[in-house]
Amino acid sequence: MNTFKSLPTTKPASKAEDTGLRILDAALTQFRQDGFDAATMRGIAEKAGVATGAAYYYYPSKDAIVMDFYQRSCAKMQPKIEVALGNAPGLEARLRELIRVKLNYFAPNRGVLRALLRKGADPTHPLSPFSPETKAIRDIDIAWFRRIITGCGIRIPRDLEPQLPEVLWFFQMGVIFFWITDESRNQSRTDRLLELGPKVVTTLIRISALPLMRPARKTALELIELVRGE
Amino acid sequence: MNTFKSLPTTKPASKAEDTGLRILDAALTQFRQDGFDAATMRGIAEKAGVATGAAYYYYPSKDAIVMDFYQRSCAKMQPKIEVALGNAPGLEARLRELIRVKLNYFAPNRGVLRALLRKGADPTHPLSPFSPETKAIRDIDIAWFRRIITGCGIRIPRDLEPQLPEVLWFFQMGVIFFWITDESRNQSRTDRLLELGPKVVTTLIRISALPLMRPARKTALELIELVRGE
DNA sequence: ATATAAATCTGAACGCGTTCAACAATCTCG
DNA sequence: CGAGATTGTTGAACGCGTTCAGATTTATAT
Repeated sequence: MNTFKSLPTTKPASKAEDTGLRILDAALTQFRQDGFDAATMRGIAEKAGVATGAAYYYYPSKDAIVMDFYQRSCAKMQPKIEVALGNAPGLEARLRELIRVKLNYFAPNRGVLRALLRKGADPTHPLSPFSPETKAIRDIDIAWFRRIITGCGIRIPRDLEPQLPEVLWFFQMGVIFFWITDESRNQSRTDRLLELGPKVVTTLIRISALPLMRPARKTALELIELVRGE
Repeated sequence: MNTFKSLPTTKPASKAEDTGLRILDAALTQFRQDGFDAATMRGIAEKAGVATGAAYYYYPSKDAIVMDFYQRSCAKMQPKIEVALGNAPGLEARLRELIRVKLNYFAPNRGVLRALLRKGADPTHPLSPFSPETKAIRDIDIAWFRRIITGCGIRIPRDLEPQLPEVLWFFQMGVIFFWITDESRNQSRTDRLLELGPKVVTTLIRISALPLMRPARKTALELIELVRGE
């Protein structure tokens, strides 16, 4: 039928690969349109032009589609983060820009991300940002925060330094959480949070470095280590 | 059949009321035994000796059963909290005891609570501790924290005082969250968290009251007000 | 006691995510 | 080329939470 069938436009994608992408694409379209819950696997499969069961050959579950989206997103975000950090001086600005890049990137799929973080409460759930399944992504994320604090203008206490990247990652998670549930016009409240949050975090780090604060910092560190795991 | 049918043992519970309680009881038993997800409405109804649909005459959904359990628990916990607070001197101890009462009370139903807080990520969800549906319970909870800070040994900054109860409530939520996902033996990590957490919180409040900290506190307060909602 | 209304209960049915035996297409290698 | 293995695809079926039209029991009023 198609005389151009052997003309590779971008990639000589195999038929199977193509089917998988069509399913992913159909799913994301449906998620955006109807929301995660209202979208059905039958509908997604139909839109992708396959039988219901076929979707399960490519994705073990409906959740797994969201997971795949999340992984691909993180990969594609790396260069954007690189750029954003280059233009930002100091810890506060870097923190803000790092998070802003993510929110901007996810913006068209806020609903999809909501579905993902809905399960986030349960670290047992594979989709949770705390689950073993998401560890690879989490580690990449945390590495960015480690990079942010090295060579920023602020003196980081020695004992705090190893814990700080994960703490900042946790803060970032909080902001994302706030964002996906922010129903204010244009998510203006999130804008404000991006102003205030990094400022407060930076100030807290500064305060924690004060000699007077040493005992309090030690106790807080114990708490952080406890929550992080043994 | 039953010659004692008009002999009220505890309460002259109407037949309907009795059926409702039987369903609740059957459900909680199943939840504890198989977990929330594995327990089925059909199984619960059967165990309660009614048809599947009957459960839906008393509870609009499976989640609603957990909600009812949560509400009843909170009501029954009030006197226990009263007692616990009476024996605890100072903010730190009171904070610790208040939370400990709740964990102790919920201990046999940790799995049920897990099911409840699993949905907590989504403030849209009725079962979320942040949802409008749970506001009544939340307000009662927060009132306890308001009581805790009045007349405790610590000077609370004027501007912080109105926000503090909700902040402490949030801290409590964090501890509960930690607890339901704590898989250490006898939840020993939670024990440690109960040691450290209230100590850190109390220290932070003390620090925030320092004259030097006024500007930082003001910024942090802005953040708190933003997150609390407008 | 009887008729009418209200409360309580039933079980089949619906749509969902998911599974699976069977089938078709494609690839592998003699 | 062609037989066997591998990969991809189908659609019916399962168990789930939930719904609902109707049956049954209980309360109320005459």
